[in-house]
Amino acid sequence: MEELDALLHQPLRTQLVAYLAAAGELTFSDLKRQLEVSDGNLDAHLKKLLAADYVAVRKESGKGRPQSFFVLTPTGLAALQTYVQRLQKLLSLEKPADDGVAASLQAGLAH
Amino acid sequence: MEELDALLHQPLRTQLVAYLAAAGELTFSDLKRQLEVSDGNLDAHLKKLLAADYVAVRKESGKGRPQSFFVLTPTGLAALQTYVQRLQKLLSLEKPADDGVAASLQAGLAH
DNA sequence: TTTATAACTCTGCGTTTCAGAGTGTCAACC
DNA sequence: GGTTGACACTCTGAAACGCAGAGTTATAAA
Repeated sequence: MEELDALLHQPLRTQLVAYLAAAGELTFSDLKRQLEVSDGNLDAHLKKLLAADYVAVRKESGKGRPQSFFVLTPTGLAALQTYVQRLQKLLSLEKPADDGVAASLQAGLAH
Repeated sequence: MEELDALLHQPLRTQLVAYLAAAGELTFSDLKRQLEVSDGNLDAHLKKLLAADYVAVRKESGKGRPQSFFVLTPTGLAALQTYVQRLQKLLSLEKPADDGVAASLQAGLAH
């Protein structure tokens, strides 16, 4: 069984990583606003992604308020690519043929 | 923010529901074999899906060993459809254009 | 200098996830 | 026809997770 990366397959983290992949670099506050989560919660999820080397931080201080900029690492990007591929395969998103879930979904809509 | 259904966005349950959508009806043992999980774990996840009315059971006993057949309910199917749509939107699976995650993923692959 | 606000970080509690032990049912063998 | 074994679940408790809010530091405004 091809498993889905548990680190990525979690509501908040999937969105977080998707935003990072799309935006390139975001601050703690950017993410907080986008995801609409509490500080503590966001911090906890970022820590996990940092620990796994899926994202990296660049901290700026001195001029203006201290800020942390978060980016996807090559490791994180690779993990996301694998994750998306497995999702596509599992949910048959790439081909709505007769044998996939997509077909069943369409059949369901037909009711 | 459009949230991802926490009930569906969990490694085991996403796969479980995807299999049900594809197969139509599966027994406890079918699922156990497919997902490679312990009995207790599978039972717990099925209970959640039952409680949410995402799946339904049909129990057979008398002839042969007692068996439970699990199916997606209309509610579960609808939830899965919504879930897949949001995933597609979030990960831009439907259009690998310049502005989505898919574009970043391709850029990442180009290294 | 006090007040306010942004940017984090830490703590602790409720929930979730999980494996393994337990229960019940049937089939096969002796 | 009793015993053994295997399948089909179900229950229990512990570990990990997810979360909100309190706490901390740093800057800006009044």
